[in-house]
Amino acid sequence: MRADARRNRARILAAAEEVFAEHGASASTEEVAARAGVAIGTVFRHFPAKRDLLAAIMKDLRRRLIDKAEALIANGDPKTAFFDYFTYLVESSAKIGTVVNLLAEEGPSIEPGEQIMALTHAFGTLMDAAREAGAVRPDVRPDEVIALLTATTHGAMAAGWSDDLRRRTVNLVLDGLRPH
Amino acid sequence: MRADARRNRARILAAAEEVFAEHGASASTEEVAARAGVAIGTVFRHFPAKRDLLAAIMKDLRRRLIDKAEALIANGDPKTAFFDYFTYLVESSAKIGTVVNLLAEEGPSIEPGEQIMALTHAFGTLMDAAREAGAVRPDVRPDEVIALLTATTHGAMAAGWSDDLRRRTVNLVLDGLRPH
DNA sequence: TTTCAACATGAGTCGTCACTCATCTTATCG
DNA sequence: CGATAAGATGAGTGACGACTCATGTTGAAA
Repeated sequence: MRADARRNRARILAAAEEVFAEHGASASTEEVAARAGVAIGTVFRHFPAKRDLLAAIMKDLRRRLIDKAEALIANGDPKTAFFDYFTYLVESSAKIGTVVNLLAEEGPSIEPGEQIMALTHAFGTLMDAAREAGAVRPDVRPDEVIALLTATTHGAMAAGWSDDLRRRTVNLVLDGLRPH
Repeated sequence: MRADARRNRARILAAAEEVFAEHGASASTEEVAARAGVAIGTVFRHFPAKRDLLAAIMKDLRRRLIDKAEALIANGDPKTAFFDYFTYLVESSAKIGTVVNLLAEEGPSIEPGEQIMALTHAFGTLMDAAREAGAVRPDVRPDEVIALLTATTHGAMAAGWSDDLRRRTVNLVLDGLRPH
């Protein structure tokens, strides 16, 4: 792969992440090209279809989220790591936007495979640890918590909550997960 | 207004509610026309722009939701009415779909006015009653609960939760609102 | 430096969708 | 019954967005 090609690919990915974060996945490929400073054809050379571009962004993002989870599993306090991660995920979504379609595989549905499983597994591990440390209600199931997570994420994005409201709402959700 | 015109208007509204519920607000006006059994021109005669059609649906829906809230205020048990209403709103959204953009005024933003205020007020009344009956934590604020509501609604829709998962998740949210 | 495959370019194609309008149809009123 | 205005029709228009391709440019191997 030529050097300029690699550089352009990176630029396009960065631009796409910004543009899709700002205007949602319906933003035009042309705007991505403009933001990246390349012609429209170049975008389609690197990503033959728009969904490929979205898929690439998602993949990068999942990678980051998995890394973060594994770091917390390795180094975090079991009592708080789960809550920190939940908060981190919502905060990321508030910034990155496209994140929303992550744990649910929807959207331009691609590769429901390995990474999703790794992510779900890491999330479960953090949750189990918190439960064993007595920080989470023993009767909540992981799918419910993931549902809560996607809901909070969707909500934070779709209705443009203020930073303050988002924080308070997330805390309220997390509070509901603690033992009474 | 001629009789056939009134009939067509009603048909279009019903068709639009179905179509937008199934395919989201991005469904084409042409499909609404087809489902209603009228030509495309007829739809635009009654609703000069697509957003007018969406607005009309929203207005009907808000009317129903307000009525339901007022019925619960008048006849319900203060301890449970709030929770029933919250559940009802999420269930409605699961069926009706377009509901999502309701309490947040977003989407085809029209008339953030009277009805929204009535809805917010009714919701607040139910919540206050529940709090005074000792059924809701005294430290949660209405805006947080509305945020939770929109989040749950968005989540239930966007990721297609099963009926069972939706019920469990809503119960988990509501449980978090009860005093410890 | 030469050479050429890889790459970039952007005007153009095709499909879709909101919306229009000239023409035809019909409910309703006297 | 007419007469007619209100209403219905659906082919057509313009804008937009994903994607293509003929042509021009350049990194890097020899």
